[in-house]
Amino acid sequence: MPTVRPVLKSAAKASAKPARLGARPRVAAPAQAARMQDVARTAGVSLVTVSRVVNQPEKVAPATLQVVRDAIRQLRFVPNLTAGSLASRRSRIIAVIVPTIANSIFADTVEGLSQHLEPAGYQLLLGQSNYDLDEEARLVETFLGRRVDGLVLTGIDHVKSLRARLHAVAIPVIETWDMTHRPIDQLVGFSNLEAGAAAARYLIQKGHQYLGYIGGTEARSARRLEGFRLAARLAGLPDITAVDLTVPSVIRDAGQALIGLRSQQPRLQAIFCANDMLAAGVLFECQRQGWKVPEQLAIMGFADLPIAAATEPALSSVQIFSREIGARAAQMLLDRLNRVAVTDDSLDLGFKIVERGST
Amino acid sequence: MPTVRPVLKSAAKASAKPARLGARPRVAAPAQAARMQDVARTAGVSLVTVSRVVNQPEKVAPATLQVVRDAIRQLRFVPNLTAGSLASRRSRIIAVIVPTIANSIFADTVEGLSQHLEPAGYQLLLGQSNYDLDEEARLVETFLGRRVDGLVLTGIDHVKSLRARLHAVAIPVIETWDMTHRPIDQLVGFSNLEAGAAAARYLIQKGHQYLGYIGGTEARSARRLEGFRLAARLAGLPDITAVDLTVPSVIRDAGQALIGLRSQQPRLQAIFCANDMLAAGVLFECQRQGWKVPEQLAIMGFADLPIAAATEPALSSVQIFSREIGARAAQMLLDRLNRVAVTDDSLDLGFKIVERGST
DNA sequence: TCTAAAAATGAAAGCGCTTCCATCGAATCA
DNA sequence: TGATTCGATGGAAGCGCTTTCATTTTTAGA
Repeated sequence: MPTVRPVLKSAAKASAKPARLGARPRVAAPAQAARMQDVARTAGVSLVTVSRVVNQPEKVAPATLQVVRDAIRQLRFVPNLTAGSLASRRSRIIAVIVPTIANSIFADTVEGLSQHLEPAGYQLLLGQSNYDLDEEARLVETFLGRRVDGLVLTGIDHVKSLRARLHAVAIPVIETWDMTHRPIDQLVGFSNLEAGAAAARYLIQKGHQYLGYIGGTEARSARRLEGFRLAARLAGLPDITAVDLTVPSVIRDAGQALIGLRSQQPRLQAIFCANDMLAAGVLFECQRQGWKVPEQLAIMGFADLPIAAATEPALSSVQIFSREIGARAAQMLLDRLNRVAVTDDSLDLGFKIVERGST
Repeated sequence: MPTVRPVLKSAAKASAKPARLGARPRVAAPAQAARMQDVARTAGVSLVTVSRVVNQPEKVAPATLQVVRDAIRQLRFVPNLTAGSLASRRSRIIAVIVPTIANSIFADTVEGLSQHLEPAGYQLLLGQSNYDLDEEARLVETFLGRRVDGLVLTGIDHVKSLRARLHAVAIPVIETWDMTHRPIDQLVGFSNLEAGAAAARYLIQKGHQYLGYIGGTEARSARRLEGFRLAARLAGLPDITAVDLTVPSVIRDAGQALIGLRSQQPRLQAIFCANDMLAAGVLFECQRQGWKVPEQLAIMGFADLPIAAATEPALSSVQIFSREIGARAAQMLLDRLNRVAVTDDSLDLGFKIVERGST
């Protein structure tokens, strides 16, 4: 039995069913939305022509275009993108998975993505893994069920099966925020290992010997520590004293960590923090303790967040390009989706040591 | 002509078409994903039964369940949610529009939303309005095209037509981050006006008479200033000196603003900032200028971000419940979508004055 | 003016699911 | 024991679009 459908927006359906319990009549009668077929009838053309007006207007005669657009306006027609996705097998949705959105460094990347994807007609489906690789894998499955056109991941560490899984579905995948010689597909980021090493070399060149590190246990932070440690070892310095904070770490944790670090290594001269918030926390603790920065303790942050330039003394930091990562990832995706020839699998945006008063 | 479709995942299609220019063969052959029909055939049941196994397993006999689930695993079947959405007219997608995601206060709300929506099987489509109401309206249209099941908006100020538009489509809409007696649909937030007034009353009670304000021009910030000003006037104090920063404001702007404020009103005793980042910026500027806080200048922030408790002296602030806003908005949406009886249109989560060393 | 090519339009067949309704055998009831 | 109900399953009809491919109308070419 074909569905009896009123010519358009009739109240027939709405009145046929009594209001269901719990569903408050808080809104106007749910008038049926106009479909392409309705527009076609009103404009006196076929459904296909309406579809063309929406998607490839250049293929429609100017006069027809006018008539159809009037009908669209008159009926307040909004194309059903779900139906379009099903028919075309392109969802125009990009999924992005970040450890957490409540951390401005990843938020900047998401903002960069969004700002470049939206104008191109793509929407962002957002997932949070809470720094959990299994959760990440679960999110990927869900997003694949939505048949997303592309996927942006944070980091290069994933559950083992993910690589094969993503190769099988053959959608563009961009990993971000780190470097590897063997990306799943494409990559845009910087080397956390090198960044950590550069921070160490900078502090060593400043004359410091007893170095400390405060950071989270998550993979990228750990890789920075690895680089930091490596460079110190190469320079023949005593081993790094490090404190691991559980993610997500907040600024308050840094004060405690500093105290712990000093008790482990009383000769501590300089501290490298996994991000500027932690560095600021260390700075504030020094102010409380009356330790002079940088004379008694040099502090170096990471990410070059706005706060780094604002404190007194301002925080030296390793500048990275969080928003740019998102912007370039978006561009890579669009290139792939538009079948533009791909030149590079990996894009290293690098980092920059920013020297300020705290070192 | 019916589409010739290989029984399953055959390479027939993949090999039929030559690789298209620009589409690098960077991934394995795009094997066709298994459909419900494929699973049904493998399991020896009908398509409907597979659908039931996926969506309402309790309606399927245990033995059948087992067979079908084996087939699903064997074929690596991932249900196409786009097709499901079209057929069921429920997308299981919730759209959220924030001014910007690169601002931890909204990011917390998004995180709260995500954490409650994901376990319930809903995904988050994220949009950024850049503090622009027209952009917001445009995003709403796009999201309606996706037939989202619900919508979360930031703020209570929208383009004029939005209210009617949303009533017409009859989906649950939650406005957040402010209060009004006339929400579009439902509301969860706090009164920015009251929060501003409370901050003023607190500072006045502390004995300050010459009050200043530093904040953005956006609606909610403006409403806090309005309340701040109102309470000062009621107390018979001299008018508030205010500096409007353009959004998005960063911490560095605060230092400049402070200097400007002091030159306008040399007797300035206390400053209320639109958020804790700005307050921290003011504090750092005071440190640079050698002004004692709170003796020479009291500083009050807003939002009670982690940084407020960390600085030296720590920043007094107005605590709000950003993540909770997201969590409650999610709960409201789920209640509506599950047709649970709705008790309240508006939820006022309030705020709390947090007294610390800076005042 | 006639023909070939190009532009504009339409008919039909799905995309991969869910929903409604019908069917059938087994369990329940009087 | 026959009538009734219930649980389990399947058939068929869409959901609202896009994509071929065929047809008609224009335009260009000679």
